[in-house]
Amino acid sequence: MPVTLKDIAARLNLSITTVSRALGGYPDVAAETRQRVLQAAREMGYHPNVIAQSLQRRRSNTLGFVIPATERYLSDPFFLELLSGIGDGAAQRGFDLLVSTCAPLSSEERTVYERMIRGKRVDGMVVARTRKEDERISYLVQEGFPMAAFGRTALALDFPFIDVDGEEGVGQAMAHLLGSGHRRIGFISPPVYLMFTEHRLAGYRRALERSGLGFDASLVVEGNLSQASGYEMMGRLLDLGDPPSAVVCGNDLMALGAIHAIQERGLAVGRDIAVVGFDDIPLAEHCHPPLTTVRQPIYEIGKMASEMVIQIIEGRELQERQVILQPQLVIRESTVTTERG
Amino acid sequence: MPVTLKDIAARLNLSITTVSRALGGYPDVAAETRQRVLQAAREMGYHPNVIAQSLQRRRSNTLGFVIPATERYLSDPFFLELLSGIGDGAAQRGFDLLVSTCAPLSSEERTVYERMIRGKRVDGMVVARTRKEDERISYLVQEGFPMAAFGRTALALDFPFIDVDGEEGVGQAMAHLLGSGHRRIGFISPPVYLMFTEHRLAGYRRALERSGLGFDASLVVEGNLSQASGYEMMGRLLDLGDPPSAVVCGNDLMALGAIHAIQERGLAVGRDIAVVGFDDIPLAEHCHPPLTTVRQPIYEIGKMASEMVIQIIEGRELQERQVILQPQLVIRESTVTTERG
DNA sequence: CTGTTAGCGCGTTCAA
DNA sequence: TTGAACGCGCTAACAG
Repeated sequence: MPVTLKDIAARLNLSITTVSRALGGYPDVAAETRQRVLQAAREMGYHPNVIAQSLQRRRSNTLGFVIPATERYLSDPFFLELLSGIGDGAAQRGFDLLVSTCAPLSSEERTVYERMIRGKRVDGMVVARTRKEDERISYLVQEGFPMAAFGRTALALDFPFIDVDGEEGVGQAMAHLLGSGHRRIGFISPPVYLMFTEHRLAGYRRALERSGLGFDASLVVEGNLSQASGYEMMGRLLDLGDPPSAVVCGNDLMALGAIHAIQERGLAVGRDIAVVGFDDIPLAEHCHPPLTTVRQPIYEIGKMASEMVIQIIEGRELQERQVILQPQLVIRESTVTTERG
Repeated sequence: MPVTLKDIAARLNLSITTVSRALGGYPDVAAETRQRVLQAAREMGYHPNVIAQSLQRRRSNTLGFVIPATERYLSDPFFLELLSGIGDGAAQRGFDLLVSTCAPLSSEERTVYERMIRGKRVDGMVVARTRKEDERISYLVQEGFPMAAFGRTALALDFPFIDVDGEEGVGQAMAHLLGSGHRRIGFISPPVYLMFTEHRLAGYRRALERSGLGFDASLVVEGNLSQASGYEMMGRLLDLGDPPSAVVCGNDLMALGAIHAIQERGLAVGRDIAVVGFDDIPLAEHCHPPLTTVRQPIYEIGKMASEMVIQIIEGRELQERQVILQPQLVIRESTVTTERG
C-alpha cells in the first residue's frame, strides 16, 4: 500500500493538514515539526498522489498532444523531434505530456480532443501541422482552452502560434537554384489542405514570377509528405517530356524519396537534377548526397510551444502571442553540380 | 464551468448516485429514469471528470512510456513507430499514454519512473531498448508494478517481454553475405550495454565460426545507433589496411550512415561493399540503394506490449508472458552486386 | 503554530 | 428502484 499523508500524520500524531503544509513548504509550520515531517516522509517513502492533487487543485499539470498520424506506420522524424521538444519544455516546468495519435481530418479526431479536454485530463494542448480550415483550432478557441500551435491557419481567429516563414524559406531555396542557372524547377507539394503548403507554394510561385520565368502548373505535383510519395511524384516529373533540372520538395522525407527516384534512373543528384528539401531533419545531413534543405528548428519550436501553453495556463501574459521565425537555407551537395551523384 | 453529476442530478431532481448509476450502465435503474438522465447528460454536454474517476477507482487508465533519448535531437523513426503501436494498443482498450523522454543510464531516469509510478499517474509501464543490467526493470519488478518490455535483460528476473531473435536475424544476414561470397565482413555494433547487442553480436560471431572464417575483433566497431556514428564507424573500417567487403550494422540508422560514408569515398554500395541493417524502418526501402535489413515488426510489438501491460493491470492471466518473434531478412539492393551504387 | 471542517467529482456500500 | 452517507488523497478556509 502506498503511504499517504494520513499515514505520516498518524505516525507523528499530527493532523493531516499540518503534514500537508510542512511538505508543501508553507511558512506557518514550526521548524522542528517540519523537520520531523520531512524525515518521516523520507523514511516512509512518501510520494504525493498526483491524481488527488489534480482533483483538488483542478489542475492536472499535464499537456496534451495529438500526433497527426497520416499513415499507420508513422515514421516522420519530424514528429519525434517536435515531441521531444514539447516534452522537455513541459518537464522543465513540472508538466507531463499525454500523447495520442489520430489520423488528420478523421472523424475520431474531435473525439480524441474532447476526451482530453472535457475529461480534465490536460490543462492545455499543443497543436501541430495546422490546416487551412483547422477544426481543432476553432474548437479550442471556441472553448477558450489554453493552447499553442505550430503553424497558422486561414481562419480569422486570434490564437497563439509559432510558425516558420515558409514563403521566405522556399524563396531562399529558389534564389539558390535560380542563381545556379536552373530554369525549369519543379515543386513536390505537401497536401493542399495544410496551411504551410500555401506559404511554401507562394514562395515558389513568387520566385518564378519575379525572375520572369512564370508559373507552370505541370511542374507542380502533390505528395503526402512520405518518402513513398516523394518517390512516386518525382517519377512523374521525370516522365515529363521536358523534365525539370531542379526540384523543391515540401519536406525532407519527400526529398529523400525524390532522390531515390532520380538515382534509380541512373541520374546524378546535384549534377543532373538538383533537389531541395524542407525541415532539416537529422537524416538530411547523412543521406547521399547530403540534402540541401530549409532548416526549421523543430525541437526549439516544440519547446517554445509548450512554454507558451503553460504561460497561458498559469495566467501570465505572453510577451509574444504569435511568433514567426525566419528559416535558413542549408546548402549541401544535392544542389551542387560537382557532385558525382 | 464544466457540468458535473451534481448538475444533472439537480436538474432532474435525482440523487447524484442515481445519475451516476444510470450513466454507468448499471442494471438497477428504471428504464425511464435512465433515458431522462442520458438525455439530460447529452443536452448539458456532460463529460465525466476522468481525474475524479481515477481517484475513486484508484486507476488512472493510463500507461507510461519513457523514450530513451540518446541525443538531444531524438530522431530514430524506430521510436515513433513503437510509440504509435503502444498508443494504438492502449487507446483500443481505453487507456491513455503518458510520455516522457530521458537519457538512458542518466541519474534522472529513476526519478522519472518514480514520478510516474509513485504519483499514481500511470497503472503500468512499457519499457523499450532494454539493457543487460536494466535498473528500470529491476525497479519495476521489485515494486511489483505492471509492465512489459521490448527486449530481454541479463538479469535473473522473470518479467513479461516481447523480443525479436536478434541472433537469428543477424544469422540470416550473415548467411546471405557468406552465400554471396563475402569473406571479410565487418560489424558496426550498437552500444554494448544494450541487451540486443549481445544477441546480434552472437549471431555475427557464430556465423563466422561456423563458416570457419573465425572472429576478427578488428572488424568490429561500436557506434551509438545514430547515423552520424554509423558514418564515423564505417569510415574507420574503410581506413583499415584490408577493409571488409561487407558490413552488418546494428540498426538501420547506422546503416544509412555507413552507406553515406561508402558513397562519399566513391565506392558503390552493393557492388564494392555490401551493407545490411536491422529494423526495417520505412526509410530503409527508400534510401539509395534500398537497404537489405532484418525486419522486426516494431509497430506490432508496441501494440502487443501495451496489450500485455493492460492484461496484467486488469488481473487477467497472460497466455504468453515472454514472446520471442522470429525476424526476417529483407533483401534489397544494398547487398546485390548488380547495383551501380 | 496547529487542528477542525469542508469539498474537489465520482463510485460504492447500505438502507429504505 | 432510489437516496444518504462515506471515502479516494489532498488542499484551503477558518478557528483557536
